[in-house]
Amino acid sequence: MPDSFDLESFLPYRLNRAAELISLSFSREYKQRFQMTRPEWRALAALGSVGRMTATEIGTHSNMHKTKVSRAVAALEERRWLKRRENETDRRVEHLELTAAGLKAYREIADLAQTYQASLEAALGKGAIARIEAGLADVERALLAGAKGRR
Amino acid sequence: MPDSFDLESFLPYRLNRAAELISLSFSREYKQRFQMTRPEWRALAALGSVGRMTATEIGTHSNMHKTKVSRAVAALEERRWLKRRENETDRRVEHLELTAAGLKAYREIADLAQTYQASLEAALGKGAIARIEAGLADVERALLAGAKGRR
DNA sequence: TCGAGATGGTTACAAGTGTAACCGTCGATT
DNA sequence: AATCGACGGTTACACTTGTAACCATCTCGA
Repeated sequence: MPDSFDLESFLPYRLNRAAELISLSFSREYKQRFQMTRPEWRALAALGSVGRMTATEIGTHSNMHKTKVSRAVAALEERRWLKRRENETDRRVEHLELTAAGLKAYREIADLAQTYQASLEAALGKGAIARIEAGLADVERALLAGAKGRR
Repeated sequence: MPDSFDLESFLPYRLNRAAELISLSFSREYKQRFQMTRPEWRALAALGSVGRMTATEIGTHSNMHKTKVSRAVAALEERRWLKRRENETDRRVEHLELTAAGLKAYREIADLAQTYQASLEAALGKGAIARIEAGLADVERALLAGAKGRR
């Protein structure tokens, strides 16, 4: 049964495997320490680095489904790491921003993330990560370009 | 608020985003056409390319959790795309193999996958995918090496 | 000014997932 | 042969997720 197809060199599979592995590896670093889910961490990261944002903006920025954002924001609010501020001119919109406690948490985890990435860089050699990210950007560009016609 | 941390260049995030995007893009190709979930497709791919395997082997080969494998196998069996054969010497083990129908389905989807990858190669230029996969392999190697100590 | 449709955001529901506990079998030790 | 731990595989449970429906508000054109 000679089959030239090999899962091992199929890009969607390879990307997923690597992503799962690295996700697991990094989430171990903060899941227990901060009791936070990945969507929450992403929302926190977006708010921490960009500043005040709306839920929709968080969604596009960190590319999460709006229900995920909604739940992550609710969780962060519950923890008093962010507060909502209403928009004067459009009452559908809510501006979100981190509280002092939220900002503090953000800084700690961002630190963790930088250390993590630095250790990866040390292991892989300088520039390797940049090359990978460039490759990923190419893939994303190709996918999004191809999707236009299909929508 | 000067923060040098940027989610956009954080590898776990970048990998996940790319993986989600490509997964979505390819799964559209078969989810509707074959009514199959990703774990089922992975198990099918493993069985189709390797031949007879046990559930545990499928798990390591396509690196899926054993409950995922168990459910995927049950689904494929339900659809009569695979059958179980008992091991003479060890009755815990079940050898799994595709039926004629299963093999046929496998060939069709493998075909789809190859076409998909070819179109990516066409869009990105020859060799780009190989470079990315090499980079991913480096990352995985680094992660697994680092994990040894931590286990 | 009054709709019709678009948009920001939330939520009910169904499906997929991992953890942990479980069953049956095997192998080694006694 | 009896026992104990390891192993292959399944399942109950809780939790996460996306889909679709929903509410409230806004916008634009008749």
